[in-house]
Amino acid sequence: MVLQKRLDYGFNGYQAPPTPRAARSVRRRCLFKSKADVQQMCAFDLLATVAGKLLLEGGNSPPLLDQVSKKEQLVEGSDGKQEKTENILADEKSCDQDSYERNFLAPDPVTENPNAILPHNDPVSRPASGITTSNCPEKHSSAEHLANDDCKLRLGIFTSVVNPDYSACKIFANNGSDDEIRKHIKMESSVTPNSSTCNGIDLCHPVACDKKPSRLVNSVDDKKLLFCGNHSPCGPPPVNRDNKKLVARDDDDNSSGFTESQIRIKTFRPSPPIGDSKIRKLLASRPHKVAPPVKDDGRYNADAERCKKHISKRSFKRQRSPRDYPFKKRKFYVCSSMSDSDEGNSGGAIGSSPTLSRRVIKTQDSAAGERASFHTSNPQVKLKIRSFRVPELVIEIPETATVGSLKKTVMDAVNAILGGGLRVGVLLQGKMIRDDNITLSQSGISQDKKMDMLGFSLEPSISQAPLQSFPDNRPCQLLHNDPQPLVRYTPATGISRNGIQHGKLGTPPDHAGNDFDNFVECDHDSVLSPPEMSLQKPAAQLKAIVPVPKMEPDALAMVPLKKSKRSDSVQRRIRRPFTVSEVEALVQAVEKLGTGRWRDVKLSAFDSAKHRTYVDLKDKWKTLVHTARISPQQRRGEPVPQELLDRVLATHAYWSQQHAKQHLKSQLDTCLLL
DNA sequence: TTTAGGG
DNA sequence: CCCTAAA
Repeated sequence: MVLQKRLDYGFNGYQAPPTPRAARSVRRRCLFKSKADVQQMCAFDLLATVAGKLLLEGGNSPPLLDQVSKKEQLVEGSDGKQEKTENILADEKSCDQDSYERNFLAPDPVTENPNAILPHNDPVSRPASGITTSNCPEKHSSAEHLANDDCKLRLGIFTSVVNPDYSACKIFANNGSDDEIRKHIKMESSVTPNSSTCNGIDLCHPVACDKKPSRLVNSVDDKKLLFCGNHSPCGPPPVNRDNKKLVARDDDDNSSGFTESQIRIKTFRPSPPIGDSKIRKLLASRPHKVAPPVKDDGRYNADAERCKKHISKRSFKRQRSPRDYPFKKRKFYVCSSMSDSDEGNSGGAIGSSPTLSRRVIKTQDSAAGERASFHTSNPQVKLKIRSFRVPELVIEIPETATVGSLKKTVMDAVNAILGGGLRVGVLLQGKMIRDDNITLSQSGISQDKKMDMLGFSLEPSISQAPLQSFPDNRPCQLLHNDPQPLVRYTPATGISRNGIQHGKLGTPPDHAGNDFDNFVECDHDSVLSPPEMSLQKPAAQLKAIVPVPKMEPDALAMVPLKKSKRSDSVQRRIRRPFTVSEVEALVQAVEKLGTGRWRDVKLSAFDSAKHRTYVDLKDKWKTLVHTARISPQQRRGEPVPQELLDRVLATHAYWSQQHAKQHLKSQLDTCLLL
């Protein structure tokens, strides 16, 4: 059977040491109402693990355990809470009701009752991005506090506002025990004394990370919790609503018993079995939000809904084509800072909501003389990165495999990705900003300008020596000391383009797309940024190569499914309507050369028009023919002289006839030969 | 790379 | 215009 699924991985997860317990803890934050949900997410459990320690983020909060307990309670009574959640969602304009119905299976407990779980007002639980709070507390409104609180739950990047240059995050991958590979991801950040006292920092601290969780875990260990390895701003996994009616439970690795049907995600189209003995699983990367936003204004849900909607629309095939994940669309999700109202309508800009946590980081540029410039000519841009998305993965695993092995497999795949090379891309309004030399303001990123969509994306790194190349003094480093054979990694254009395609490619890159465009969800703080705040490109550089454990024929197999086709750089070309004169030239050329010779037409009539490709000409001709056939009232755009349209029809008819004749002739010839 | 088509 | 499958 084939199992396809998208996996989200909160970048913040990097700081989470992935002990199963931690994962569990995380899960508790993401509740799924249906068993199906849980089952689906099962594979992501490990991811959750990776992301683990989410709760740690709240480590400083004394009532953490209590919170957990409360959460559990919430879980049990989740049904009763759903309504509330829905109401909240209903307020979100951009929330697609339908998609909600279909996908919003797992009300976010936090959303449902934020207060019950997170101490919004608890100063101690301030944002991981303590920087934000600590540096300019007075700047934050209560709303921001909430956001900050949320931040602490998910933030994975800690950057000192004061010493941005220091910040660095590292991911340590340790080959764990048999069944579990534990990835210890730590975020290291140099912070100023003040910021170091922030929760986020503490949480990041290795010690904090390693110990608090267990404690936490113990308290909830035997509780049955809805598995949620994939709760993110993008919401629950794309599960079919029909499947949800169970109580999700993911006690442990032993909680197997998943049958094929159970595992299957309806949303995914079961593809022709690869082999009965194998389960093919596709892990998609969806922002894995370890800790749901604390916002109670419903925005979070709105985002989630959008994501869900997006996801739900996908049809999964055995091997999804890039089309399933149009990069263009996806990249919009990366991040969005536009107003809520705008958000919903921007082509799938479900990315983020301003209400979420903020990761404030500084750019190198602004690092120097920042304070001095503040309030003057060099306003700071504040933004946050909500999460990075993990590349899509395809995993094949025998049905007889244990859940534990499945988890391990997924974990391995994730680790492989994390250990791979990634670089960061910056997108503004969905477009990649490739020029690294222009200033933020030049690129349109400014504090006073409402950044509609500022996003970050992770894309295959060009660098083969990722760990060594941190040209930009990138704050994040991903380390993994578990080199594995490269297997079945199917890089897409992005990688291959960079010549970084290593390892055996066992499967076709069906995701020419950009699943690999893990991106960062970020939010731009529309509020004037405090002096200390600035923008920094959160970067995570990984090897471009994704080492995947080599597998025996029948062994677990995982395939990081796709990479970015053209990374994020793929910008849709600007629309350049044909002018009448161009149409004229086109018609003339086609009259002469005929249809089907677009290259010649191009060379003949548009040789100098660099932006007009033969495909464009072909498309234009197609539309011209269509236009000519419809009534003038139905036509749009710059009117094309009827005379030209007539010629188009005549020419089209003529050449169609010619082609038909040619075809007949060839057929005749064939017959004669036979 | 081109062509042909669907999206 | 984009994206692909085919050629």
